[in-house]
Amino acid sequence: MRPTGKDVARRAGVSPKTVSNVLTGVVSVTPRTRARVEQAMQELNYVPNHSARSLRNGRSGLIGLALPDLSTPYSADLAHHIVEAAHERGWGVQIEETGHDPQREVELMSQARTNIIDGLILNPVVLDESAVKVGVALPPVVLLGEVNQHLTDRVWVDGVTAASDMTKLLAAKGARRIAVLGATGERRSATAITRTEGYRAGLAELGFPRDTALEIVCDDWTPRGSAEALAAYLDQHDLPDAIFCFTDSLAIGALNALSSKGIRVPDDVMVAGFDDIDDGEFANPPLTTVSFDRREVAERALDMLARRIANRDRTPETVTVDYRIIERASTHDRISRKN
Amino acid sequence: MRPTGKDVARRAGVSPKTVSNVLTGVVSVTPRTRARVEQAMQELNYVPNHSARSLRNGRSGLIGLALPDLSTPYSADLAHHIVEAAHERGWGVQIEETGHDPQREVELMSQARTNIIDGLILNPVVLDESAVKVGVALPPVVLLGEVNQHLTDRVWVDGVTAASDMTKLLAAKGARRIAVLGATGERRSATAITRTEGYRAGLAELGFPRDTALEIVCDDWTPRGSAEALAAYLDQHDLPDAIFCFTDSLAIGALNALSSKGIRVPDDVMVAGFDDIDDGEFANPPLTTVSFDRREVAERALDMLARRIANRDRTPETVTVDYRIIERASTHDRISRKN
DNA sequence: TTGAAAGCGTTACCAT
DNA sequence: ATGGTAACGCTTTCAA
Repeated sequence: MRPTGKDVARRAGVSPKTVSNVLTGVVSVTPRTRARVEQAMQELNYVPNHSARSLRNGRSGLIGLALPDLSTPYSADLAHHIVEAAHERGWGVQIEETGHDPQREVELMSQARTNIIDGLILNPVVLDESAVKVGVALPPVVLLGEVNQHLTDRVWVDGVTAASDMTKLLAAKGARRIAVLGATGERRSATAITRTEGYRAGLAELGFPRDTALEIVCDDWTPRGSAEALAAYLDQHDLPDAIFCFTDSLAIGALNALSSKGIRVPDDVMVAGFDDIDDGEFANPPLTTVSFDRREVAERALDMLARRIANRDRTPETVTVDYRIIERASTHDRISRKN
Repeated sequence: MRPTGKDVARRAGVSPKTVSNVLTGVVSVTPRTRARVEQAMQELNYVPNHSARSLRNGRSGLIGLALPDLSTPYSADLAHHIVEAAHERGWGVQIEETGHDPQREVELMSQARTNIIDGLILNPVVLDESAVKVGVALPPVVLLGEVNQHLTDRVWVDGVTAASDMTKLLAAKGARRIAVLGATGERRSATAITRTEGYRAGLAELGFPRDTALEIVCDDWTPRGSAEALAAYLDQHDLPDAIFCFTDSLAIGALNALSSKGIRVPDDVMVAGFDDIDDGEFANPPLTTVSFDRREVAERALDMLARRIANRDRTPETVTVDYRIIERASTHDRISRKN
């Protein structure tokens, strides 16, 4: 049987409350008493019971992190930073996967699992304003990503402007027929919608015609899904001048499909991504992409969550994290490649 | 204030115990009573308090998953399957990162955080027999991967034989000078040691001389670390006929370094990986690799953990998960590429 | 089948 | 500065 605070108290010749005082450190304790208690803890190899503690003070020290799919390199890197940053703040992280299931998102938001976690960081796929409203009494939540709502705290990168910037960059590199890969079909992905919007805005600024045939639908945001979608597309359509993929994972799949068909990047077509994951930087050719600091996203999200937990009546805030476009070989024009 | 079981009981006109009976379902309850209680729960939007429940029955319904680095695609995919499989069994998963820190591994093993989690799945980097012995009273633990010990349950793939097989495959493809990339320097990685051992055994079987200059050290198992290590190596050494990278992430970095130097794969040098991650399948060229079913690893690990939690005195078991080598373009010889 | 009461291990309040 | 007591919300004896 594991020793309890009572056992420690008995051994140290004090009351259980004193043991608690030593542990929490909020009330002062005589150095002598403290020493005796700490020694008793050592001897008994005492570890406080977490459940009892959270029952008593209503805090578990655990936060939830809900992501669509942990196996995506982008999500994995995000999770890595959140786990790391949370650990530094003394928080544990429980991972939940929503598997692109809107129902699961609403479930997590509304109530489920409450009180095992003190708060939730949610990276939704489709969550819209209506879904947020469902949960009348929300647990402390911070939303991550390009979901369009303002009823909760959130951290995001301005995907509209970023997508517009990327579109204009590709045009500046000489592309006229610029396609996007990852447009949403049945899934209604908030991220896809945002980036498509930015792409269209970019085209409008450039005075380029909008051609919906250049918006390649692909709901499965994996290299496999992307390769299949692009291969099928190219069987029916002309090769565009550039393909702006809505994530690096999509871009990796695109590079694969193009290579299979003997199409050279960037000579025959330029390719760009979004997210700046490691495997994109080291792809062949390395990917031009939209980069942002995932560690900062993690820190800001945890800051907000901590404030929200402390005070649930705060006005919801939105934090916008900076991005920048990193140009790599996948979009080099002929002149710069001559160097 | 959140409603408690007592509130539900009052509203339904029953005792708290009856509410509990409805919830746990272990004692039979009159359909009429059950219906009344369930209605009361609905009306009050009742969610049982997790802390109280775990305090009472000594189970949290949470397991820990400790990995070196969640941002590695391999770890991410593993975590994905474990989270998914655990969810199906009604378990939550708390993620811990050991950051390649042996101290943190021992910490997790020995006692820390006990009783917030019912058990631990640990994918160690360096953990050896001695470290396991430290924890006299271990919590229920299942070890993942090629760590060399037999005092706890574990699930692994036979990396020795797999590495040997890969070495022989590369030889069969015509390679004579076969290098490995990812050999351990200061880190003493158990996985690196195992795979190096298999590589050497393969060479011995082939009657090839062992040349330690072909064992390229790289402790940082990321594409970046790999690209740097290989670039530096090639500045000082001749190009081998084949490079067997100890993970696909290393191989992706290797492809990048080779491409930067204008070295063609597989024409000038063959490259192979280990793990079969998506980004390797869609790399350019696609990677030959050692593949195994991560979902099965997850299921087996959870099976064992459940058994261990139920009975802590069982004899430790080892489960070996099958692997197979998948040949892709990164090792195609000239003849097969002619097809 | 249901109810009453005790207890899981911890911490807060109120004395001393 | 320390101790006693009660309470967090649930489940498990034991009785009815």
